[in-house]
Amino acid sequence: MPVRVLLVDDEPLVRAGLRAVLEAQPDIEVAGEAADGAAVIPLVRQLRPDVVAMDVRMPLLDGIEATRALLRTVADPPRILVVTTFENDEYVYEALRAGADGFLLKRARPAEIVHAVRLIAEGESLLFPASVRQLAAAYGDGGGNRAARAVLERARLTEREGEVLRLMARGLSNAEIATRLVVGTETVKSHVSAVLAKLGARDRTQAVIAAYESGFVAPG
Amino acid sequence: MPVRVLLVDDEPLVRAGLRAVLEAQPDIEVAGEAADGAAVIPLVRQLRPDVVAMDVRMPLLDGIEATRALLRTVADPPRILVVTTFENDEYVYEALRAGADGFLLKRARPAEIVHAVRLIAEGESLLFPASVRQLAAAYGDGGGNRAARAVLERARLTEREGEVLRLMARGLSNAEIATRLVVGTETVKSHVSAVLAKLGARDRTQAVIAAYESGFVAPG
DNA sequence: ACGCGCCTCCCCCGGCCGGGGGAGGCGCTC
DNA sequence: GAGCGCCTCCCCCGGCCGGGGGAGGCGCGT
Repeated sequence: MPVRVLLVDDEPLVRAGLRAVLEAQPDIEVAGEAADGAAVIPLVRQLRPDVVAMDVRMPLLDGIEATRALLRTVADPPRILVVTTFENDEYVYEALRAGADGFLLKRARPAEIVHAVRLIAEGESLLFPASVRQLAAAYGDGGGNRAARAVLERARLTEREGEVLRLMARGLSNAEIATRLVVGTETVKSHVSAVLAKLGARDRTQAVIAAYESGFVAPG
Repeated sequence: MPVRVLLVDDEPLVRAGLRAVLEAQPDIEVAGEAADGAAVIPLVRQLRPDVVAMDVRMPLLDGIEATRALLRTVADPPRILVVTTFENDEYVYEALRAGADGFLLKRARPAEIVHAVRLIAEGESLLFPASVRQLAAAYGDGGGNRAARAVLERARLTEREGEVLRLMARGLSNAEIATRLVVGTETVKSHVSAVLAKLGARDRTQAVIAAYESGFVAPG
């Protein structure tokens, strides 16, 4: 049985592009389309798609609100893949916090888009797609600080949050980080929470994975 | 103030080697030596070293028991760096579980040894030293399965445990792993515990770090 | 037939974690 | 001086996590 996808985007061009890319796959099927968030819920009830590919910025009801509404009101809701134009879109993080399962850049290559839909359908989270690493690689002057700084800026991490993430990626607990930075554990918790939110990570393990995958920290 | 180190090894040659390497550093000082685990506790009380570099296999009282005894009986105990000959030494994992802060191979390069002592003294854990990655690199036929398998064998992870570690490294929770593998969460917890023990990791975050650092999983 | 390793599942429990919500101080800019 | 971002700290709380200890089944090799 194929993966059934509902496309939600206010631009017909984008919908057509996604449809063309996805329907070229034998195991993926476009179940329907919607032009704004308000139309999503009834359509989901009617079509029962496996995955909703949803734009963030839309009229009437944006992707964040639509995600929240979906998860709140629909029983056994579909998986939600958030689609965005800008990799720096703060709305994306909000959407992920609202319960979306992954995000995808519109300028991603077709193979990446297909891959993303399959992964999401399988129940994977897709918080750190290839595009993030590409950003780091674009600064690839032998690795080093520039890539890390770029990722840091990309996620809008503050300096302190970057420090905390680095220590998380060394395996330290909140208490140990607090000792190291000579602050209270509550302070560390605040920073950790901010890092999790900005990276779209659910817990510190996912944050550390993001740190490695983005090149913010490197093995070796 | 320099880092003060107590050397514990039954072989005088090893002690001499460690002493030579460490005393070449201006910020490291060898506070004393012991030839077996039984002599450690009184010496620690007397000398109050910052770090104990302790062999695992020793007569009278081995490194594991000596570590346990130290942490149980001495107030404000020193940090413990376990020294071993074989990277496959199961005793090492026992020592780490007993509370040691890191391990080091005797055949490590001097710079690595010095580095290890400094890190331990700073309060870092050192569970996955460079030697582990070197093992992976030794199989460096473009990365891939052989290195991962080598690390897996090195840590004596079973196939199932390797699977679980891979899923942990993708950010899945125990419940999610259970769903994926179609087993109960208790089963997953058992595997996770085994992985943590074998890697000498304290929590899943450290296990994931180990997975990246060893090349068991790779970014990208 | 027995031991052994592995996979599976169970109970109890303490603790760290992460969410929510709030608040004060500091330096900067407008 | 008012706003704003950042860092700092606080409380409450539910939940996942990890430790300890145990147990049964299965295949394998001796």
